[in-house]
Amino acid sequence: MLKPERQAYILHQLDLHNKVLCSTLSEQMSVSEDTVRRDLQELSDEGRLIKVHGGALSRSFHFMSQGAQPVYSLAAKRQIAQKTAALIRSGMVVLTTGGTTIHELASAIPVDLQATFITSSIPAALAYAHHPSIEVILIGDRISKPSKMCVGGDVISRIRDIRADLCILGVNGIDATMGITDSDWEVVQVKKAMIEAARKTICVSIAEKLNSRQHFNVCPPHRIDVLVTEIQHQDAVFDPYRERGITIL
Amino acid sequence: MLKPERQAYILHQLDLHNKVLCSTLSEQMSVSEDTVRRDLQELSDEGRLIKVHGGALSRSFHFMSQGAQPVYSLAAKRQIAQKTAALIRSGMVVLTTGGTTIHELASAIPVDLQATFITSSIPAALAYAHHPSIEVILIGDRISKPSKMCVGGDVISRIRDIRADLCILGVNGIDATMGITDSDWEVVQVKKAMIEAARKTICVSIAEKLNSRQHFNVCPPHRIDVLVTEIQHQDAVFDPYRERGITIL
DNA sequence: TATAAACTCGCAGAAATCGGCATGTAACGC
DNA sequence: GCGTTACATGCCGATTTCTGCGAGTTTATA
Repeated sequence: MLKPERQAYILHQLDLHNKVLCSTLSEQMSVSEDTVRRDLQELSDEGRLIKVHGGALSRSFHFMSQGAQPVYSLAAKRQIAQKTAALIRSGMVVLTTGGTTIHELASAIPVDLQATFITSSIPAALAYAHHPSIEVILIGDRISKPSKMCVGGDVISRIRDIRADLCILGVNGIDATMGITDSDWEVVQVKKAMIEAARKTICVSIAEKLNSRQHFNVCPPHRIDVLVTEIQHQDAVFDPYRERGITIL
Repeated sequence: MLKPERQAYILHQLDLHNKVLCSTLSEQMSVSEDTVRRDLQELSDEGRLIKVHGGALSRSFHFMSQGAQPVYSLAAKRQIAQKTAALIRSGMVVLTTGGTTIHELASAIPVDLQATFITSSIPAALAYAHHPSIEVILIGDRISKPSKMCVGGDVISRIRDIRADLCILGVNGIDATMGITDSDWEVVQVKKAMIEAARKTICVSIAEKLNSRQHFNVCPPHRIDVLVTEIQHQDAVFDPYRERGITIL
């Protein structure tokens, strides 16, 4: 059996069964398992199937399983959460946005810490509410459905009445020239108000989002006090940020 | 069965049933429970499900409601939700509390209905936010952790500024003499304010809660306009309620 | 508080994978 | 024809991954 013939056969089997095993294919086509593996590897590189330990799965099948996508780069976000949690002291009043990184932060807060967390993000509020000792205040208003967050003039004016110690921002885009940017106008308004209302602004982001820009500007780089990512703070990518006075963790 | 295949299967089962057991999965997939546990652990690390003693829960499910237990007497609550949804007209402004019955109500609202729902319960707000066309307003304040609801003076004073068409109350206890009663002082304050702010009060409850009392009084029976339960409205248990001018559905 | 079920941890065998190497085959230019 | 080159294939040893098992511990629940 020739190589293209084999690969066609493999794809055909995958169409039929959604799954193939190295061992079976090797037997059916009378070639060594190494050859089958190489074929699968090639097809996988071309993106025509998903190679897994022991065989391969069809792409369509794999998409089915991805109904609810997993939290993206969860491990990185846990690291960020650890570093960020260390900055929070008992008695502080903390303003925070939402986002999956923030969600991890809620679990990373030491159980004996007593602090007040204020947010307008519903998932974030729920996450903080699991903590035994921290007080959670949700700033309510109209709900922006995609972001599951309260937005509107009422949120803004209430935030303006607050003098918080920290503002912890999950960001969409961050860049040494533009600073923080985001894609949703109403969310931007809330984030701006939060930054204004806090003594110190901490920005949490996975490294992948560094040096990316969205449509709307939230704040210039000099308004950011601390930037927390999952990578080592000595890394050279941070140089332009450091030059603008941002502390890297 | 290959590992990713198993994990896809698990997630699929979770989508279907919101809950899976190690033992069941082990049998269905013909692998040891240890293997199932390892799969669940991995998926849990990726944040794709919530692992619990004996099995796992779907993330979405866990997010909305608090516990592992399937919603108590779900079928009854669905019926109640259907009856209640029929009372809501397009354009109405509706004040609602939280609770699992209310959660079902959110799914029972016709997709083309346009209305404004105002609540201080976080799970309720999230549930309503799934609806495509209704506007959701969450009244924020300090979060009462057990009830996942915002409570406090701020909530009360904001509710007083509202003139709603309906107030839909999920209740803890209801009784023809005392009216509605509840066990949490702060929640009671919010419910009282909601009743005052609405033209009409609808009370939803499973029949099991009829004729039960809690510690604090929310409102006397004559302030209730409609009582919705899962049983036939002709039933004799309702006689004392009808005598006090309550419409039974 | 007692008891069964579920869990954790480490281990070991089996299977799969990886990287390198040797052989075989076909095409190509001289 | 002959040597060269490129590619395909199979094989081998080292390594990794997967899985089930057993012992000891924790958890749920009556």
